[in-house]
Amino acid sequence: MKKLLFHEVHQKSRLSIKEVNEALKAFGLYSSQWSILFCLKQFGSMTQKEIWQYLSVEAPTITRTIARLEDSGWICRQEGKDKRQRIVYLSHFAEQKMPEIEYKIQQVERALVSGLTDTEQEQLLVLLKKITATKFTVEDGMNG
Amino acid sequence: MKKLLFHEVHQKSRLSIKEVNEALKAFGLYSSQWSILFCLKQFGSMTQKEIWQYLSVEAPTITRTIARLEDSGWICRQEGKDKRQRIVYLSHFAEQKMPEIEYKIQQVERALVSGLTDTEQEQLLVLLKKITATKFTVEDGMNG
DNA sequence: AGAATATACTTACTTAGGTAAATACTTTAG
DNA sequence: CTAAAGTATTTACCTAAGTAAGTATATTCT
Repeated sequence: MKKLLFHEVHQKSRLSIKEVNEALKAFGLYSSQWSILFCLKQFGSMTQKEIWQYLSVEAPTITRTIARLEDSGWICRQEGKDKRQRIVYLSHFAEQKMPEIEYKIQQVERALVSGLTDTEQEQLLVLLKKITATKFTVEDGMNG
Repeated sequence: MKKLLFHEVHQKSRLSIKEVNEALKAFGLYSSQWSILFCLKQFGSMTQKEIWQYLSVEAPTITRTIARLEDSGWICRQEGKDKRQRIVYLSHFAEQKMPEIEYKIQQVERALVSGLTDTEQEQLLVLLKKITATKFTVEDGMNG
């Protein structure tokens, strides 16, 4: 019944995204947009590559989300010294709004894990990190 | 740093979907299609409502995925006694292919959790289940 | 029986994420 | 210095999942 594990991971992922989206509605933001803003708050200006590497998503995903954030005035972009790069940073408006948004997100996230003790939360994180993609051949898998 | 927890859940969810999709490529299937086939294998014929309730997704998501599975010949649908309902079941072709697909999926899932002991896998499942959506008011959240 | 309500599913539209291929700029090799 | 290879981003197209609203059938209430 290991199927249940991934089913559960998937469901909790969707659940938390749903809750975060609900909380962000008031700001006109979505969860994935938030994750980029959070990233820029931490690291200051970044290239798009730095963003997608940090968030472990593909480049085109960042292109799209960044475009929306730029259109709605949350971030600014400028050309890098390397003209292929586009350097991204928070707009003044975003800088001002961040504390309020962060507070709201913290509330939601606390609510989601309110059934777990601090220790359990740490354990959960540790266990999740042990899930990894491994090179896997048909031959390797035959002995089970 | 509780942010990390949801980030991790989200990432592992994407990772496992990616791996499962890769494994299903040979069958011309995608992970969410597989989850419906798996469901039908377990329960036999089901209404679409039963499927989306079991998988905890919204009805329109199932409508789309079911439509694709029907087009590609994996499932059949027939009208229920209640004419609003559509009863879904595996095609003969799907019935035949299921064991092979299940075996492949099991390989992938085993590989993903190969870094965890059986006990850790159980623990992980227990901890994940403790993540829940809770009614949450601004007032409730102020004391923290 | 007929009107109002509820239910099952669908349609239209949105964000999120993936792959493959194109574009534009940089670096490297000859 | 120019051709080839590499890199950063974008475009095009696919599945997945959500919300809101529409349609068709069932049920309920007067």
